Amino acid sequence: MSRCEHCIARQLNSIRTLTKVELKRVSHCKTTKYYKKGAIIFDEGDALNGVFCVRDGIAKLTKLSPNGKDQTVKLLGKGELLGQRSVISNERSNLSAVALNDIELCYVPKDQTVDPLQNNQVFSFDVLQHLAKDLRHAENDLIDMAQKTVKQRLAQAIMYVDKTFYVDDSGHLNLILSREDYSNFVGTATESAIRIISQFKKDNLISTQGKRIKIENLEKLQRIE
Amino acid sequence: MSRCEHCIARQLNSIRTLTKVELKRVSHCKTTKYYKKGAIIFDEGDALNGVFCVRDGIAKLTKLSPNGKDQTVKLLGKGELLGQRSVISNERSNLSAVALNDIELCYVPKDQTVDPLQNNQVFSFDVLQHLAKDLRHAENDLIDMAQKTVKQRLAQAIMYVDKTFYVDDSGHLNLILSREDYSNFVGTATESAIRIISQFKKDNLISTQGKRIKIENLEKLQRIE
DNA sequence: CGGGTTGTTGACCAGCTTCAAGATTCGTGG
DNA sequence: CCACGAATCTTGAAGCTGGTCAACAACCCG
Repeated sequence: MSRCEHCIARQLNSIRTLTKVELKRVSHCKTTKYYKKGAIIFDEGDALNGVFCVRDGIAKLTKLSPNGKDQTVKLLGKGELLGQRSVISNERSNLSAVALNDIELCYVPKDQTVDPLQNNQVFSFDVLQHLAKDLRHAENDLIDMAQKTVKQRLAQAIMYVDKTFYVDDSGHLNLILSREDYSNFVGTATESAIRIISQFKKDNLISTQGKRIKIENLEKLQRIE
Repeated sequence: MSRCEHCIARQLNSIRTLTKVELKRVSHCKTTKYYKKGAIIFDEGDALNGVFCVRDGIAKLTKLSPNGKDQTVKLLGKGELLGQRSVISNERSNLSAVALNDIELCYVPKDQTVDPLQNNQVFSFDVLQHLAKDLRHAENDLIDMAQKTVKQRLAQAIMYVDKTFYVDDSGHLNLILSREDYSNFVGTATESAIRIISQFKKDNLISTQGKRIKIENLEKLQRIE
């Protein structure tokens, strides 16, 4: 079993502020889990007894709305944590987590996370700062959802995915979202997303080959009215 | 100057977990501020050097979107904190705070908040739990914004305001929002909000007298399709 | 090579926005 | 207390955006 001390993901989240002793304890009791593309990591309403850390792959957090549509709230890549909030507030999960490609996660039981949270000031403050930023993002996303057109949101989504998850030939992180994934993220009908993507293509803002979307004109994409 | 130790608002937020010594310190350096209805407490982009605690009155957090419309993100009543997030993450404010009626706030300088955050485990953990819940709310609001119709959102908004801020004849908290306030909260055009409110009235779900909206049939209001 | 999933396009329609005009209410100063 | 102007509310009509239904093409996978 690989040790947390050497995990690359360690650099990316609050875990880096744990003391050596705490880290060793985490390392000792963590388990590694694998999920296939499309697999459900946990479901809305599940009681979570621990936190997941993405070691490789990408997951999405979604919620099924009453009208039967899935709304994607967030995408999570290497080093990001799933289930942290539920564990902190001691509630059942508000969202479902689904693997977007084959994914490798480390699972750390609750105690090992909550314990340092109540005893290690540095860790606790770091987590606090992360949550504060997450909250700012959520608020801004809310505003975008309320005020921007589908076209604008879709352009943003395309740029976001490209910037955050696309890694070139050397790195093998090749996130390919279906049109439906995009529409769930943007909060629109699949056909609308498709139509807008077609138009972007026609306007030479992007090019596509199969599902893959490549940005051709970032400048203009940013300036979608 | 009244002392924090006896403030009613104290019971309502994380401040209750401060130690006596810390509380005394806060009490000593806090200042009370008054704002008239409509006054701007702080603006988007302002550097905040402290946290505000609502002692009496109601404030809203809003952001001006590029298309020139205000989006209301949250309403805050007695005991709630403004600016906490910005202070924690040490960023400029992401939102503007505006007084919805004449309001009385306590202003606590940064040090007095951040200091306990880094030294008082109980306080720190309590704030953490609050943020976690705020985040859950923000995510759910995002989903509502994406998936529900204007009519549903408006119904929710009316019920929320009524439940959270309406206090009967004895208590004098009489929050009266304009139609525009509602539309900014729901994220729609003012005329749309007006039209839908008219329809609610016609269907006997609510009654109105001037700006005031009174719920007549909560059951049905909850079941808006 | 089927069969299922995903992408694409057209047509139609409901919901919402916008512009515009008028009614009502509110606040302020005389 | 009234009068006036400003703000707010209300309603109508026109037009656009995006959602829905439907048909078909392309792709992927066993």
